[in-house]
Amino acid sequence: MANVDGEFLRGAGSVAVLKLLERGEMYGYEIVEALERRTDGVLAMGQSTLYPMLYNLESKGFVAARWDETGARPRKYYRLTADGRKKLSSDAKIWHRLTVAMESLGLTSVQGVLA
Amino acid sequence: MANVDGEFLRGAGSVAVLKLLERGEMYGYEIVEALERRTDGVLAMGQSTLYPMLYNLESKGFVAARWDETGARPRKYYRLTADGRKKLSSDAKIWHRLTVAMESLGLTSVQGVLA
DNA sequence: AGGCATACTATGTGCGGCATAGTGTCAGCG
DNA sequence: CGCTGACACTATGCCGCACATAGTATGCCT
Repeated sequence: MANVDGEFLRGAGSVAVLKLLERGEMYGYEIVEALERRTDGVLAMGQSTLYPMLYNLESKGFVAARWDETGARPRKYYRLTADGRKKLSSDAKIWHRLTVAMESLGLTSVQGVLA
Repeated sequence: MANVDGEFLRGAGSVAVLKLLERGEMYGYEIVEALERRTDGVLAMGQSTLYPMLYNLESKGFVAARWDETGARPRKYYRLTADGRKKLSSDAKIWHRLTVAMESLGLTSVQGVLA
């Protein structure tokens, strides 16, 4: 991970990916770039993080893949499965609860971090 | 982990502990209970998670320990070191950036999670 | 023609979270 | 007055994720 640097997104990474796929299918390289762009580099994970994650999500049935050979380069498009949607919904709740818990400890102080 | 169940707090756990220790020294068992109570069970980590974490933080110089034998039971009090404060400050920023990034993906939607 | 961006695959390592297990003490209850 | 359970810490080991590294191959730009 680039900016978040470390252990902070053990689960955060995969939720982010599932969330991206909620809108429609994407291929690996595209996901890496979208995460980088849309989170201002914070969730910029490398390919070496994303691809194994995708394989993992696929093996668990949360995403499904489809090869597209029509374009210039072969691309493997991933989409959310029904189980993936459930997983996303469940994980989003967990994420929310976690942020609430952290806030109750005084973390994520909205100001004071603006250095 | 109890409620947050899974991989969501790779770093979150230790930040939470550091944050607790910011107020003053605490012993292990007390930390477990404080986390459980103050986060409504969300960050309820067991002893098997906390103690190794404390050893880890101690080995890195972020916390320091002191034995107190005066009470009924011997207690090992942990306190934040100067480095620990720096670490906490740094991690809090990272945590904040992470939540911002997740929000920008549409996660932590304040409503819609109230199911 | 060569280098860079694109796009995916493969392999291996380190470490954090956690389960399990074990030690000992103190307090309350019958 | 012995038992049970809450208190408090230590020790060991597994598993899976994040990540580094490396390798393959194609298309585009200059």
